[in-house]
Parts: sequence; structure tokens; C-alpha cells
Amino acid sequence: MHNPSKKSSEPHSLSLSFELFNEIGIVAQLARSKLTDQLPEGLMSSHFGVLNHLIRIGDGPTPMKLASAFQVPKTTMTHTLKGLVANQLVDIKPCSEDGRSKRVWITDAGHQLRQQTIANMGPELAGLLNNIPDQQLQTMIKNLTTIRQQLDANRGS
Amino acid sequence: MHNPSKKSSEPHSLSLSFELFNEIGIVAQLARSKLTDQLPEGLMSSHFGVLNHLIRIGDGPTPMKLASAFQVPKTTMTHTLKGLVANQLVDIKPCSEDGRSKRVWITDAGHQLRQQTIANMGPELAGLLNNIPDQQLQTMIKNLTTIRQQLDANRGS
DNA sequence: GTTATATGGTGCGATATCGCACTAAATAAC
DNA sequence: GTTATTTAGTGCGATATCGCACCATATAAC
Repeated sequence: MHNPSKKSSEPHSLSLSFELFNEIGIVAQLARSKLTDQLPEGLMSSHFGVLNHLIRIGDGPTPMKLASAFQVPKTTMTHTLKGLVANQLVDIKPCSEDGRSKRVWITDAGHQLRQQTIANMGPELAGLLNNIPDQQLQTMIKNLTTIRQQLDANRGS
Repeated sequence: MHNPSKKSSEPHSLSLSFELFNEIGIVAQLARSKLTDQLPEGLMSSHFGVLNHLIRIGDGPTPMKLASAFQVPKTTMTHTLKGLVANQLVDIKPCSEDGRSKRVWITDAGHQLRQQTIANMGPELAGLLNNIPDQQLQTMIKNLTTIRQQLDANRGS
């Protein structure tokens, strides 16, 4: 499968590149489906994504920051946050420094839901990765992060 | 970053597993956004996904096969195919062997659109992967395929 | 055969996502 | 200061996605 004649500085074949993104898309779809099943009625993967982001990156971002992080339109984030507020999983307060902006804070219930979901799904997800050596897992995460950052960088182009 | 004390047969840490799927989800979202921008008005990544699948896997699957492949509800695939038919990118004909089923065939226009889209996006996607050695790319695809197959296997659970 | 069950596909209503237009506030130009 | 431009957020209409109910056909049970 590996082509030893190819130098690492050469571009990858288009088909191979496409195949990678294709696999990424399918796995993401399958994982999203499983995640949605785990969440309480009325909550989607998008809601969980925001909660997870608030814990991972830190509390108090503006809705615009969140929309940018997930690369979704502002209106989509407005709608997602509306659902989170309705379920009392986040609080939204006006930004004292910028009258246009608001800031998003996760509630205790939000924190708890995120913890519970990870506890519920974690073992199953980890099970899927059992056949993958730890080093390869680390490498995958590193490479995916690199790809994400590059995609993030030229999002306007 | 690598933990040499961990045996490969031990389960990965929950946080690491979650981080992997998180990165997969974000990259997929970003790539989907780019793909949608490339497609003509009225077509989404879901439409392209079907066209790509028909070329990759082969012509003539039933809608149910397609829904299963992408792990989306039947109704979603019905809707997606309706859009493809409306744009004359696929043909749907009744299945001669099973009166309940139909079969999906890609048209010349569909084939052409898929080719054109790959030509448009391919270089950009490949560029994102330039920093990744070819062998790591191969390994990523292999592991993602493994994960997908396992997710596919126990989709009912 | 007849009946029960399983499967492929669709219609319909509810929610999610998105593009466009708009308001309010901040920033820049002058 | 006044005006023009940019930016954050929302309302609204259109499409996408999904769960549920339903029909048609195929398969299994008998």
C-alpha cells in the first residue's frame, strides 16, 4: 500500500487526499449519530460540541468566537445557544467591554451533562480504538490538529 | 507526548479517545463547509457524497444501501436522492429483482460534476496534507477505515 | 395456500442549518 | 464632532435532516 518511491515533500495524490477526507467525514457522521443517541431529548451534537468547547478552551467566549471555532454561520450559533439557554446549560450575559457582544458561560448543569455524556460514551469510543497502537493514536490527533489549524487559518479564501 | 509505559493492549484514556473524535468532527465540519462552497447552487456535501460513493463503490446500489453506507435515516437519503434526480445527476430505476427496491445510477453529468469538484478541491486538500509524511497518511486512512467498519458493525447497539 | 413478520421506500411534521436582510454598537475617515 | 465602514447579533424564509407513521413487497411460519 505504501509507495516508497515518493518523497515526503511531494504532494500526495489527489485520490489519496480525497480518500482521507472521505473517511473523516464518514467517521464523523457515525460518531455524531451515536452521540446524538446518547444525549437527552432535544439536544444535538451541536449543543454538546459547545459545552465541550467551553470546558476545553475556557469559559466566557462571545457567540461569534464560538461560531468561528466551529466554522458555522452566526445564525446557526445563535440558534444552538438558544437551545442551550432553554435547557439552562449555559448562561448568556452582555459583554461589559463591547456593547454589541455577549458572553457565554457554562452552568453547573451544563458541566454535569458534559461529564455524564463523556462517561457514557467514553468506554465505547475507547473500545473502537483498542486495535490502534497508542503512538498511532497520538500521531493521528497531532496530524488532525495540524489540518484543522490550516483549515482554520485560510477560512476566508 | 507518547507514554511508553502503556501497553498497546490497554484501553486508551477516555480523554484521548474523546479528543480524537472531537478533532475528527471539527475537521469534517470545516471540510464540509469548503466542499459546499465549491458545489453549484442547490447542492450540498450530502449530494456530492452520494456521487462520490457511486464512483468509488460502484453503480446501481439501492437507496437503502446508500443510507446504510452514510449511516443516515432512510428518509434523509430519499430526500438527498430527490435533489440529485432533480439536477439530473443520477437516475433511479425500479429493481427488477425486488419489487420494493429501486436502484441508483450516476449520469454522465453526475460523473462530470464529481470529476470537476475533485479537480477544483483536490489541490487545496492535498496542500493541507503536505506536512504529513506519506506513511502517516496511509496509516491514518487505515485506522479511520478500521474505526468506521467497527462503528458500522454495531450500529444497532 | 394463509397469515405473520421483516424490509424498502415515501409522506409528513418538527427541528437544524443556512443565506439574506436588518439593527445596534464600535471603529475609521474626514 | 459627523459620516462611513466594520462587526456582533438576530429575525425570517428556504432547505436539510430526522423520527414516526404508513404502504407495498418480500420472506417466514404454519
